[in-house]
Amino acid sequence: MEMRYSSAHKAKTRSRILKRAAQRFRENGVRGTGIARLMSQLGLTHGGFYGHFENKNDLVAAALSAMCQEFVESLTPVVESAPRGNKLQVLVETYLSPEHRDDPGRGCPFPALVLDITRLPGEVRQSFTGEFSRRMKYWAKYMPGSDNEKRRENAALLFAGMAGTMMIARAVSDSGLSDNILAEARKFYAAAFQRLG
Amino acid sequence: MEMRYSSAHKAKTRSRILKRAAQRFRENGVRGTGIARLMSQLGLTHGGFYGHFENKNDLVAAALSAMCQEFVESLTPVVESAPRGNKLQVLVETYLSPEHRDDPGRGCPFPALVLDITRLPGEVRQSFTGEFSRRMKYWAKYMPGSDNEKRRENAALLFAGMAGTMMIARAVSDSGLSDNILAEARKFYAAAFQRLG
DNA sequence: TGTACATCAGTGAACGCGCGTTCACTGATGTAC
DNA sequence: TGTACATCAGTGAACGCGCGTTCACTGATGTAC
Repeated sequence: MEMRYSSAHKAKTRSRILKRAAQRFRENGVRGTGIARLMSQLGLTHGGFYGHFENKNDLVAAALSAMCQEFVESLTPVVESAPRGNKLQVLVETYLSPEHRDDPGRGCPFPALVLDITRLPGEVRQSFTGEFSRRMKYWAKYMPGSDNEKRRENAALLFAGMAGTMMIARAVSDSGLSDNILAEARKFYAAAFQRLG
Repeated sequence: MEMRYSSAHKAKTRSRILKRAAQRFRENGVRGTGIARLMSQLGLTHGGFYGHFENKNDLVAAALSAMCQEFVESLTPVVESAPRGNKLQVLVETYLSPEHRDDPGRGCPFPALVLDITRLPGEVRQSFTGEFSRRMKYWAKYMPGSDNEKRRENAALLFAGMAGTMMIARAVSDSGLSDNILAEARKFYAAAFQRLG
Protein backbone atom coordinates (compact mmCIF):
# COMPACT_ATOMS: atom_id res chain seq x y z
CA MET A 1 0.00 0.00 0.00
CA GLU A 2 2.34 2.76 -1.16
CA MET A 3 1.08 6.24 -1.88
CA ARG A 4 2.66 8.23 -4.67
CA TYR A 5 0.55 11.28 -3.91
CA SER A 6 -0.08 12.21 -0.32
CA SER A 7 -3.20 10.34 0.74
CA ALA A 8 -4.80 13.64 1.64
CA HIS A 9 -4.65 14.96 -1.90
CA LYS A 10 -7.34 12.87 -3.57
CA ALA A 11 -9.64 13.08 -0.55
CA LYS A 12 -9.34 16.84 -0.65
CA THR A 13 -10.36 16.97 -4.31
CA ARG A 14 -13.30 14.71 -3.61
CA SER A 15 -14.52 16.97 -0.84
CA ARG A 16 -14.12 20.03 -3.08
CA ILE A 17 -16.34 18.36 -5.71
CA LEU A 18 -18.85 17.41 -3.03
CA LYS A 19 -19.03 20.88 -1.56
CA ARG A 20 -19.48 22.61 -4.89
CA ALA A 21 -22.05 20.04 -6.02
CA ALA A 22 -24.03 20.52 -2.80
CA GLN A 23 -24.20 24.22 -3.58
CA ARG A 24 -24.97 23.94 -7.30
CA PHE A 25 -27.59 21.21 -6.89
CA ARG A 26 -29.50 23.43 -4.48
CA GLU A 27 -29.20 26.47 -6.72
CA ASN A 28 -29.90 24.95 -10.13
CA GLY A 29 -31.33 21.54 -9.37
CA VAL A 30 -29.82 18.15 -10.09
CA ARG A 31 -30.76 18.17 -13.76
CA GLY A 32 -29.54 21.74 -14.11
CA THR A 33 -26.07 20.89 -12.84
CA GLY A 34 -23.79 19.20 -15.39
CA ILE A 35 -20.66 17.25 -14.47
CA ALA A 36 -18.46 19.09 -16.98
CA ARG A 37 -19.41 22.57 -15.82
CA LEU A 38 -19.16 21.55 -12.17
CA MET A 39 -15.64 20.18 -12.64
CA SER A 40 -14.49 23.15 -14.67
CA GLN A 41 -15.59 25.47 -11.86
CA LEU A 42 -13.04 23.64 -9.72
CA GLY A 43 -10.34 23.99 -12.39
CA LEU A 44 -10.66 20.34 -13.34
CA THR A 45 -11.88 18.42 -16.38
CA HIS A 46 -14.94 16.19 -16.52
CA GLY A 47 -13.06 12.92 -17.07
CA GLY A 48 -11.51 13.04 -13.62
CA PHE A 49 -14.91 12.98 -11.99
CA TYR A 50 -15.24 9.23 -12.36
CA GLY A 51 -12.16 8.66 -10.29
CA HIS A 52 -14.08 10.09 -7.34
CA PHE A 53 -17.67 8.96 -7.84
CA GLU A 54 -19.26 5.98 -9.55
CA ASN A 55 -21.69 8.18 -11.45
CA LYS A 56 -23.83 11.28 -11.08
CA ASN A 57 -26.43 9.62 -8.86
CA ASP A 58 -23.69 8.49 -6.52
CA LEU A 59 -22.65 12.16 -6.26
CA VAL A 60 -26.25 13.23 -5.66
CA ALA A 61 -26.61 10.85 -2.72
CA ALA A 62 -23.28 11.92 -1.23
CA ALA A 63 -24.00 15.63 -1.77
CA LEU A 64 -27.41 15.25 -0.17
CA SER A 65 -25.87 13.85 2.97
CA ALA A 66 -23.15 16.54 2.97
CA MET A 67 -25.58 19.41 2.60
CA CYS A 68 -27.88 18.10 5.33
CA GLN A 69 -24.92 17.97 7.66
CA GLU A 70 -23.78 21.43 6.61
CA PHE A 71 -27.22 22.95 7.06
CA VAL A 72 -27.63 21.49 10.53
CA GLU A 73 -24.23 22.89 11.46
CA SER A 74 -25.14 26.37 10.27
CA LEU A 75 -28.56 26.46 11.93
CA THR A 76 -27.75 24.82 15.26
CA PRO A 77 -25.55 27.56 16.79
CA VAL A 78 -28.17 30.20 15.95
CA VAL A 79 -30.92 28.18 17.61
CA GLU A 80 -28.72 27.23 20.56
CA SER A 81 -27.79 30.84 21.23
CA ALA A 82 -31.46 31.71 21.83
CA PRO A 83 -32.67 31.84 25.44
CA ARG A 84 -34.45 28.78 26.79
CA GLY A 85 -38.10 28.83 25.72
CA ASN A 86 -37.35 30.86 22.60
CA LYS A 87 -35.36 28.28 20.67
CA LEU A 88 -38.27 26.97 18.61
CA GLN A 89 -39.31 30.49 17.65
CA VAL A 90 -35.76 31.37 16.59
CA LEU A 91 -35.60 28.16 14.55
CA VAL A 92 -38.80 29.12 12.72
CA GLU A 93 -37.71 32.73 12.23
CA THR A 94 -34.29 31.81 10.92
CA TYR A 95 -35.65 29.17 8.59
CA LEU A 96 -38.40 31.36 7.18
CA SER A 97 -36.16 34.43 6.78
CA PRO A 98 -35.70 36.33 3.49
CA GLU A 99 -31.97 35.59 3.80
CA HIS A 100 -32.64 31.87 3.65
CA ARG A 101 -34.98 32.39 0.70
CA ASP A 102 -32.34 34.36 -1.20
CA ASP A 103 -29.48 31.92 -0.61
CA PRO A 104 -30.72 28.45 -1.57
CA GLY A 105 -27.16 27.26 -2.29
CA ARG A 106 -26.36 27.28 1.41
CA GLY A 107 -29.87 26.65 2.71
CA CYS A 108 -32.04 23.71 3.62
CA PRO A 109 -31.83 20.84 1.11
CA PHE A 110 -35.52 19.98 1.36
CA PRO A 111 -37.11 23.00 -0.34
CA ALA A 112 -34.25 23.06 -2.85
CA LEU A 113 -34.33 19.43 -3.91
CA VAL A 114 -37.38 17.39 -2.84
CA LEU A 115 -38.97 17.48 -6.24
CA ASP A 116 -35.77 16.55 -8.05
CA ILE A 117 -35.37 13.60 -5.71
CA THR A 118 -38.88 12.31 -6.38
CA ARG A 119 -37.89 11.86 -10.01
CA LEU A 120 -34.56 10.18 -9.31
CA PRO A 121 -33.98 6.40 -8.98
CA GLY A 122 -34.92 4.52 -5.80
CA GLU A 123 -31.34 4.46 -4.61
CA VAL A 124 -31.28 8.26 -4.27
CA ARG A 125 -34.77 8.35 -2.77
CA GLN A 126 -33.71 5.84 -0.12
CA SER A 127 -30.74 8.00 0.69
CA PHE A 128 -33.07 10.98 1.05
CA THR A 129 -35.45 9.02 3.27
CA GLY A 130 -32.64 8.08 5.64
CA GLU A 131 -31.36 11.63 5.74
CA PHE A 132 -34.85 12.98 6.37
CA SER A 133 -35.47 10.60 9.29
CA ARG A 134 -32.08 11.38 10.78
CA ARG A 135 -32.72 15.14 10.60
CA MET A 136 -36.15 14.86 12.19
CA LYS A 137 -34.66 12.83 15.00
CA TYR A 138 -32.13 15.62 15.49
CA TRP A 139 -34.56 18.55 15.49
CA ALA A 140 -37.00 16.67 17.74
CA LYS A 141 -35.29 18.02 20.84
CA TYR A 142 -36.62 21.52 20.12
CA MET A 143 -40.15 20.32 19.50
CA PRO A 144 -43.16 19.98 21.79
CA GLY A 145 -44.59 16.51 22.41
CA SER A 146 -45.11 14.01 25.20
CA ASP A 147 -42.65 11.42 23.90
CA ASN A 148 -39.81 11.14 21.41
CA GLU A 149 -41.94 9.79 18.59
CA LYS A 150 -44.42 12.65 18.96
CA ARG A 151 -41.58 15.16 18.92
CA ARG A 152 -40.13 13.60 15.76
CA GLU A 153 -43.52 13.67 14.08
CA ASN A 154 -43.89 17.31 15.03
CA ALA A 155 -40.47 18.09 13.59
CA ALA A 156 -41.51 16.43 10.32
CA LEU A 157 -44.74 18.44 10.26
CA LEU A 158 -42.93 21.69 10.92
CA PHE A 159 -40.13 21.16 8.41
CA ALA A 160 -42.49 19.91 5.69
CA GLY A 161 -44.68 22.96 6.19
CA MET A 162 -41.78 25.41 6.30
CA ALA A 163 -40.17 23.79 3.24
CA GLY A 164 -43.39 24.17 1.24
CA THR A 165 -43.72 27.78 2.33
CA MET A 166 -40.11 28.46 1.34
CA MET A 167 -40.63 26.94 -2.10
CA ILE A 168 -43.68 29.09 -2.76
CA ALA A 169 -41.83 32.16 -1.48
CA ARG A 170 -39.03 31.39 -3.94
CA ALA A 171 -41.29 30.65 -6.90
CA VAL A 172 -43.39 33.80 -6.66
CA SER A 173 -42.00 36.70 -8.70
CA ASP A 174 -43.62 39.48 -6.64
CA SER A 175 -41.17 40.19 -3.82
CA GLY A 176 -43.77 41.95 -1.67
CA LEU A 177 -46.04 38.92 -1.85
CA SER A 178 -43.08 36.67 -1.10
CA ASP A 179 -42.07 38.70 1.97
CA ASN A 180 -45.65 38.67 3.17
CA ILE A 181 -45.99 34.90 2.84
CA LEU A 182 -42.81 34.41 4.88
CA ALA A 183 -43.89 36.90 7.56
CA GLU A 184 -47.30 35.28 8.01
CA ALA A 185 -45.75 31.83 8.09
CA ARG A 186 -43.25 32.84 10.79
CA LYS A 187 -46.15 33.90 13.02
CA PHE A 188 -48.26 30.87 12.18
CA TYR A 189 -45.69 28.12 12.72
CA ALA A 190 -44.17 29.64 15.85
CA ALA A 191 -47.64 29.96 17.40
CA ALA A 192 -48.95 26.60 16.17
CA PHE A 193 -46.06 24.60 17.60
CA GLN A 194 -45.79 26.58 20.80
CA ARG A 195 -49.47 25.86 21.38
CA LEU A 196 -48.87 22.13 20.86
CA GLY A 197 -46.26 22.15 23.67
CA MET B 1 -61.46 34.86 -43.47
CA GLU B 2 -62.17 31.51 -45.06
CA MET B 3 -61.56 28.28 -43.18
CA ARG B 4 -60.36 25.23 -45.06
CA TYR B 5 -60.53 23.09 -41.94
CA SER B 6 -63.40 23.52 -39.53
CA SER B 7 -62.37 26.17 -37.05
CA ALA B 8 -62.92 23.69 -34.24
CA HIS B 9 -60.25 21.30 -35.52
CA LYS B 10 -57.10 23.23 -34.68
CA ALA B 11 -58.48 24.43 -31.36
CA LYS B 12 -59.26 20.85 -30.44
CA THR B 13 -55.70 19.73 -31.17
CA ARG B 14 -54.34 22.62 -29.12
CA SER B 15 -56.43 21.63 -26.15
CA ARG B 16 -55.35 18.00 -26.50
CA ILE B 17 -51.70 19.11 -26.33
CA LEU B 18 -52.47 21.32 -23.34
CA LYS B 19 -54.25 18.62 -21.42
CA ARG B 20 -51.56 16.02 -21.97
CA ALA B 21 -48.81 18.52 -21.17
CA ALA B 22 -50.56 19.48 -17.93
CA GLN B 23 -50.50 15.83 -16.93
CA ARG B 24 -46.94 15.03 -18.03
CA PHE B 25 -45.43 18.19 -16.53
CA ARG B 26 -46.86 17.26 -13.15
CA GLU B 27 -45.71 13.65 -13.43
CA ASN B 28 -42.21 14.10 -14.85
CA GLY B 29 -41.46 17.78 -14.42
CA VAL B 30 -41.03 20.43 -17.08
CA ARG B 31 -37.48 19.39 -17.94
CA GLY B 32 -38.48 15.75 -17.95
CA THR B 33 -41.18 16.28 -20.56
CA GLY B 34 -39.91 16.59 -24.13
CA ILE B 35 -41.93 18.12 -26.97
CA ALA B 36 -41.29 15.19 -29.33
CA ARG B 37 -42.45 12.51 -26.91
CA LEU B 38 -45.42 14.60 -25.83
CA MET B 39 -46.60 15.06 -29.41
CA SER B 40 -46.05 11.44 -30.32
CA GLN B 41 -48.27 10.39 -27.41
CA LEU B 42 -51.03 12.31 -29.19
CA GLY B 43 -50.26 10.62 -32.51
CA LEU B 44 -48.61 13.77 -33.84
CA THR B 45 -45.08 14.79 -34.78
CA HIS B 46 -42.98 17.38 -32.99
CA GLY B 47 -42.88 19.87 -35.86
CA GLY B 48 -46.58 20.59 -35.60
CA PHE B 49 -46.19 21.82 -32.04
CA TYR B 50 -45.00 25.25 -33.15
CA GLY B 51 -48.23 25.86 -35.00
CA HIS B 52 -49.97 25.84 -31.63
CA PHE B 53 -47.47 27.40 -29.20
CA GLU B 54 -44.67 29.91 -29.59
CA ASN B 55 -42.23 27.71 -27.70
CA LYS B 56 -42.01 25.34 -24.74
CA ASN B 57 -42.23 28.09 -22.11
CA ASP B 58 -45.39 29.37 -23.74
CA LEU B 59 -46.83 25.87 -23.30
CA VAL B 60 -45.66 25.73 -19.68
CA ALA B 61 -47.49 28.96 -18.83
CA ALA B 62 -50.65 27.82 -20.62
CA ALA B 63 -50.52 24.36 -19.07
CA LEU B 64 -50.03 25.85 -15.62
CA SER B 65 -53.20 27.87 -15.96
CA ALA B 66 -55.09 24.87 -17.36
CA MET B 67 -54.07 22.53 -14.58
CA CYS B 68 -54.90 25.08 -11.86
CA GLN B 69 -58.37 25.38 -13.34
CA GLU B 70 -58.72 21.62 -13.64
CA PHE B 71 -57.60 20.98 -10.07
CA VAL B 72 -60.03 23.54 -8.65
CA GLU B 73 -62.81 21.91 -10.64
CA SER B 74 -61.99 18.46 -9.30
CA LEU B 75 -61.64 19.55 -5.65
CA THR B 76 -64.54 22.00 -5.37
CA PRO B 77 -67.46 19.53 -5.68
CA VAL B 78 -65.90 17.29 -2.99
CA VAL B 79 -65.48 20.21 -0.61
CA GLU B 80 -68.92 21.62 -1.44
CA SER B 81 -70.63 18.31 -0.75
CA ALA B 82 -69.39 18.38 2.86
CA PRO B 83 -71.82 19.63 5.52
CA ARG B 84 -71.48 23.25 6.65
CA GLY B 85 -68.68 23.53 9.22
CA ASN B 86 -66.85 20.51 7.87
CA LYS B 87 -65.78 21.90 4.50
CA LEU B 88 -62.32 22.99 5.60
CA GLN B 89 -61.63 19.62 7.16
CA VAL B 90 -62.74 17.81 4.01
CA LEU B 91 -60.51 20.10 1.95
CA VAL B 92 -57.50 19.21 4.10
CA GLU B 93 -58.32 15.50 4.13
CA THR B 94 -58.82 15.31 0.39
CA TYR B 95 -55.68 17.27 -0.35
CA LEU B 96 -53.49 15.27 2.02
CA SER B 97 -54.87 11.89 0.93
CA PRO B 98 -52.71 9.00 -0.29
CA GLU B 99 -54.77 9.08 -3.51
CA HIS B 100 -53.59 12.63 -4.20
CA ARG B 101 -50.01 11.62 -3.39
CA ASP B 102 -50.16 8.70 -5.82
CA ASP B 103 -51.69 10.61 -8.73
CA PRO B 104 -49.61 13.76 -9.24
CA GLY B 105 -50.62 13.98 -12.90
CA ARG B 106 -54.14 15.00 -11.94
CA GLY B 107 -53.29 16.64 -8.63
CA CYS B 108 -52.38 20.08 -7.34
CA PRO B 109 -49.85 21.89 -9.56
CA PHE B 110 -47.99 23.44 -6.62
CA PRO B 111 -46.30 20.40 -5.08
CA ALA B 112 -45.71 19.00 -8.56
CA LEU B 113 -44.10 22.04 -10.16
CA VAL B 114 -43.05 24.87 -7.78
CA LEU B 115 -39.40 23.99 -7.94
CA ASP B 116 -39.36 23.67 -11.71
CA ILE B 117 -40.98 27.08 -11.96
CA THR B 118 -38.37 28.73 -9.74
CA ARG B 119 -35.75 27.79 -12.34
CA LEU B 120 -37.76 28.96 -15.35
CA PRO B 121 -37.62 32.47 -16.89
CA GLY B 122 -39.46 35.41 -15.31
CA GLU B 123 -42.29 35.17 -17.79
CA VAL B 124 -43.30 31.74 -16.45
CA ARG B 125 -42.77 32.80 -12.84
CA GLN B 126 -45.08 35.78 -13.36
CA SER B 127 -47.69 33.48 -14.78
CA PHE B 128 -47.33 31.26 -11.72
CA THR B 129 -47.59 34.23 -9.36
CA GLY B 130 -50.84 35.35 -10.97
CA GLU B 131 -52.25 31.84 -10.85
CA PHE B 132 -51.23 31.44 -7.21
CA SER B 133 -52.92 34.71 -6.16
CA ARG B 134 -56.05 33.83 -8.08
CA ARG B 135 -56.27 30.40 -6.42
CA MET B 136 -55.77 31.80 -2.94
CA LYS B 137 -58.53 34.32 -3.59
CA TYR B 138 -60.76 31.41 -4.59
CA TRP B 139 -60.06 29.14 -1.60
CA ALA B 140 -60.32 32.07 0.83
CA LYS B 141 -64.05 31.48 1.20
CA TYR B 142 -63.41 28.25 3.12
CA MET B 143 -60.83 29.82 5.40
CA PRO B 144 -61.14 31.42 8.84
CA GLY B 145 -60.28 35.11 9.21
CA SER B 146 -61.92 38.42 10.06
CA ASP B 147 -61.59 39.95 6.59
CA ASN B 148 -60.93 38.88 3.03
CA GLU B 149 -57.22 39.62 3.13
CA LYS B 150 -56.78 37.55 6.29
CA ARG B 151 -58.67 34.69 4.69
CA ARG B 152 -56.48 34.86 1.58
CA GLU B 153 -53.33 34.88 3.69
CA ASN B 154 -54.60 31.86 5.60
CA ALA B 155 -55.32 30.06 2.35
CA ALA B 156 -51.74 30.73 1.23
CA LEU B 157 -50.39 29.44 4.55
CA LEU B 158 -52.48 26.30 4.38
CA PHE B 159 -51.72 25.47 0.75
CA ALA B 160 -48.00 26.20 1.10
CA GLY B 161 -47.85 23.93 4.13
CA MET B 162 -49.89 21.17 2.55
CA ALA B 163 -47.86 21.39 -0.67
CA GLY B 164 -44.60 20.98 1.25
CA THR B 165 -46.02 18.04 3.16
CA MET B 166 -47.19 16.42 -0.08
CA MET B 167 -43.75 16.82 -1.67
CA ILE B 168 -42.02 15.19 1.29
CA ALA B 169 -44.62 12.40 1.29
CA ARG B 170 -43.87 11.82 -2.39
CA ALA B 171 -40.09 11.96 -2.05
CA VAL B 172 -39.79 9.51 0.82
CA SER B 173 -39.35 5.89 -0.31
CA ASP B 174 -40.74 4.28 2.83
CA SER B 175 -44.49 4.08 2.27
CA GLY B 176 -45.27 3.61 5.97
CA LEU B 177 -43.41 6.80 6.82
CA SER B 178 -45.13 8.58 3.95
CA ASP B 179 -48.60 7.48 5.12
CA ASN B 180 -47.75 8.56 8.65
CA ILE B 181 -46.61 12.03 7.57
CA LEU B 182 -49.86 12.53 5.66
CA ALA B 183 -52.00 11.29 8.55
CA GLU B 184 -50.31 13.57 11.09
CA ALA B 185 -50.54 16.51 8.71
CA ARG B 186 -54.26 15.97 8.15
CA LYS B 187 -54.83 16.24 11.90
CA PHE B 188 -52.48 19.18 12.33
CA TYR B 189 -53.76 21.43 9.53
CA ALA B 190 -57.42 20.74 10.16
CA ALA B 191 -56.99 21.58 13.85
CA ALA B 192 -54.66 24.56 13.31
CA PHE B 193 -56.99 26.34 10.89
CA GLN B 194 -60.18 25.48 12.73
CA ARG B 195 -58.61 27.01 15.83
CA LEU B 196 -57.80 30.20 13.92
CA GLY B 197 -61.49 30.60 12.96
C1' DT C 1 -73.56 16.91 -58.49
C1' DG C 2 -68.62 16.94 -60.20
C1' DT C 3 -64.17 18.93 -60.77
C1' DA C 4 -60.26 22.06 -60.13
C1' DC C 5 -58.03 24.46 -56.80
C1' DA C 6 -56.29 27.14 -52.69
C1' DT C 7 -55.46 26.49 -47.90
C1' DC C 8 -52.97 25.19 -43.93
C1' DA C 9 -52.60 21.42 -40.09
C1' DG C 10 -49.40 18.44 -39.70
C1' DT C 11 -44.78 16.04 -41.44
C1' DG C 12 -40.05 14.73 -40.74
C1' DA C 13 -35.18 15.70 -41.90
C1' DA C 14 -31.89 18.65 -40.17
C1' DC C 15 -29.54 22.14 -37.04
C1' DG C 16 -26.52 22.99 -32.93
C1' DC C 17 -26.23 21.98 -28.26
C1' DG C 18 -25.27 19.94 -23.68
C1' DC C 19 -25.69 15.84 -21.37
C1' DG C 20 -23.42 11.35 -18.80
C1' DT C 21 -19.98 8.25 -19.52
C1' DT C 22 -15.65 5.81 -21.38
C1' DC C 23 -10.89 5.26 -22.09
C1' DA C 24 -6.17 5.57 -23.90
C1' DC C 25 -3.07 8.97 -22.40
C1' DT C 26 0.17 12.25 -19.79
C1' DG C 27 3.06 14.09 -16.64
C1' DA C 28 3.85 15.56 -11.76
C1' DT C 29 4.75 13.13 -7.80
C1' DG C 30 6.81 10.04 -4.08
C1' DT C 31 9.94 6.16 -3.72
C1' DA C 32 13.92 3.09 -4.19
C1' DC C 33 18.56 2.68 -4.50
C1' DT D 1 22.33 13.90 -2.44
C1' DG D 2 21.18 12.43 -7.29
C1' DT D 3 18.97 9.61 -10.66
C1' DA D 4 15.78 6.21 -12.64
C1' DC D 5 11.36 4.67 -12.25
C1' DA D 6 6.54 3.23 -11.02
C1' DT D 7 2.24 5.23 -9.73
C1' DC D 8 -2.09 7.28 -10.46
C1' DA D 9 -4.78 11.94 -10.30
C1' DG D 10 -6.21 14.21 -13.77
C1' DT D 11 -6.73 15.02 -19.20
C1' DG D 12 -9.47 15.56 -23.27
C1' DA D 13 -11.21 13.38 -27.53
C1' DA D 14 -14.94 10.58 -28.55
C1' DC D 15 -19.42 7.93 -27.99
C1' DG D 16 -24.57 7.92 -28.41
C1' DC D 17 -28.42 10.32 -26.88
C1' DG D 18 -32.36 13.51 -26.36
C1' DC D 19 -33.31 18.13 -26.30
C1' DG D 20 -35.77 22.70 -28.50
C1' DT D 21 -36.38 24.70 -32.67
C1' DT D 22 -36.59 25.53 -37.91
C1' DC D 23 -38.36 24.92 -42.40
C1' DA D 24 -39.35 23.18 -47.04
C1' DC D 25 -42.86 19.92 -47.89
C1' DT D 26 -47.31 17.15 -48.37
C1' DG D 27 -51.78 15.91 -48.79
C1' DA D 28 -56.54 15.95 -46.81
C1' DT D 29 -59.85 19.33 -46.58
C1' DG D 30 -63.46 22.97 -47.64
C1' DT D 31 -64.68 26.08 -51.33
C1' DA D 32 -65.81 28.03 -55.82
C1' DC D 33 -67.90 27.42 -59.96
